[in-house]
Amino acid sequence: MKRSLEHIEYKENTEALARFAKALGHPTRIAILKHLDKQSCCFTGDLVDVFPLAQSTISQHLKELKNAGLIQGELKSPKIKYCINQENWKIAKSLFKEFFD
Amino acid sequence: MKRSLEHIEYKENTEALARFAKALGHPTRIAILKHLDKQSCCFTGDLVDVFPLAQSTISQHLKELKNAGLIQGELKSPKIKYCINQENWKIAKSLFKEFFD
DNA sequence: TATTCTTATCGTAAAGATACGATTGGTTTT
DNA sequence: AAAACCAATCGTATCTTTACGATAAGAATA
Repeated sequence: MKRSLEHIEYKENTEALARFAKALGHPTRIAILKHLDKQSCCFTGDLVDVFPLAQSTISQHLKELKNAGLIQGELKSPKIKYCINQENWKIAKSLFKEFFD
Repeated sequence: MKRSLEHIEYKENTEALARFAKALGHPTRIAILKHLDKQSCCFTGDLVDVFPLAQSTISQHLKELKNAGLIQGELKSPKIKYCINQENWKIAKSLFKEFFD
């Protein structure tokens, strides 16, 4: 991608909202979050059983959701328990709500 | 991208929501929609003046928003007037609302 | 008819996203 | 200590996205 030399300045909420939206921009990640919301929490292995995708692919999607702040992982040896990050979830929720009026 | 041979089946709303989210997944497109919402409608040229991006780049973002169904264009010769697609906007709004509870 | 105005599209380049298998790293169990 | 288990990361291939300038297409104006 040929980038503009100058960094475009958006209003603060604009970039935050776009970041959340981008993380939600893949059906697998939406499905993971729905699953997480229903189960409250779950392990990576559970998702590998649910989706016809390689373990590494699931892991990659989880990483993106984590980077966006929408989920968080907690070591429950030998597994990792993933849950919704409630704090950021609220922020995302309010940003979308505000955006759509 | 090496694709799975099989097409993954998601629930209907999952794909629809991901499609909307993907369209919102860029700060410029969020900013365009905010501008469109405030102004009610606008022309391509207005946006070119507002953002430090090439005309062709703006046009490409508008195309994506149009493909996602979030906006619609109307020929007002010699310009094109873009507005929010209220019908689909409502659908997107309700999908996000339902998703976040 | 020629010119101008406005926007879409084409061609292209660089970066990012998505998928996989294989490997690694850290725990737990044997 | 060895084996087994779970998940992250690495390396790789391919497709998509984002950006630009240049060109084309359409209608209005001179």
